[in-house]
Amino acid sequence: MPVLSPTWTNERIELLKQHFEAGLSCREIAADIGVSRNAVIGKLSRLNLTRGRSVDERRLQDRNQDRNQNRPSAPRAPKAVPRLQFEMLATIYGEADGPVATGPIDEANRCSLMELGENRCRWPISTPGAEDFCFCGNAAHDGQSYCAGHSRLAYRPNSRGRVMRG
DNA sequence: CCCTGATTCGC
DNA sequence: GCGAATCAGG
Repeated sequence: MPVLSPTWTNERIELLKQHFEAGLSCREIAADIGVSRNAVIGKLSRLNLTRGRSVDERRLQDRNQDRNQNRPSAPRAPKAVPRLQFEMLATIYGEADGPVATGPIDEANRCSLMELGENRCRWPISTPGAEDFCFCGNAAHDGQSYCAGHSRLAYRPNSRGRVMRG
């Protein structure tokens, strides 16, 4: 079927149930299937697959169903999709740029401050003051304070401005 | 403040 | 029936 809008097909519902039972949140399910979070919830509700009838108090609204909220007066033009962990999830899910691939940094060369040499990575491990506080200790390029992996982390071209500049 | 869950209403 | 909007809670 080239065209048509197969809203909720059997497979779609299968995935929905699978992910739902898998313990994934509606946001994840929605992102995975490719629909909106409300769509997933709506379908689940329709299928009576709601995860427990939590908050019965929601019933209370039954009496407060006033339409006094006045909604047509709300110019919600910028319907920006919620952002946050979703970005992280999306990043590690598919559009991985590669920062995660930088992960495998040797932590077998950890050493204390005294053991730190001229060409040793000075990336702090753990929290300063902790018993096991130490440094990366990997081979650092000349002039650099960190090894290749940690240098990349230190020079994250992201966020506002540069972090660790100097 | 943001996010998640569930219900209700319009199409 | 589907999905957005809305409400409610953490």
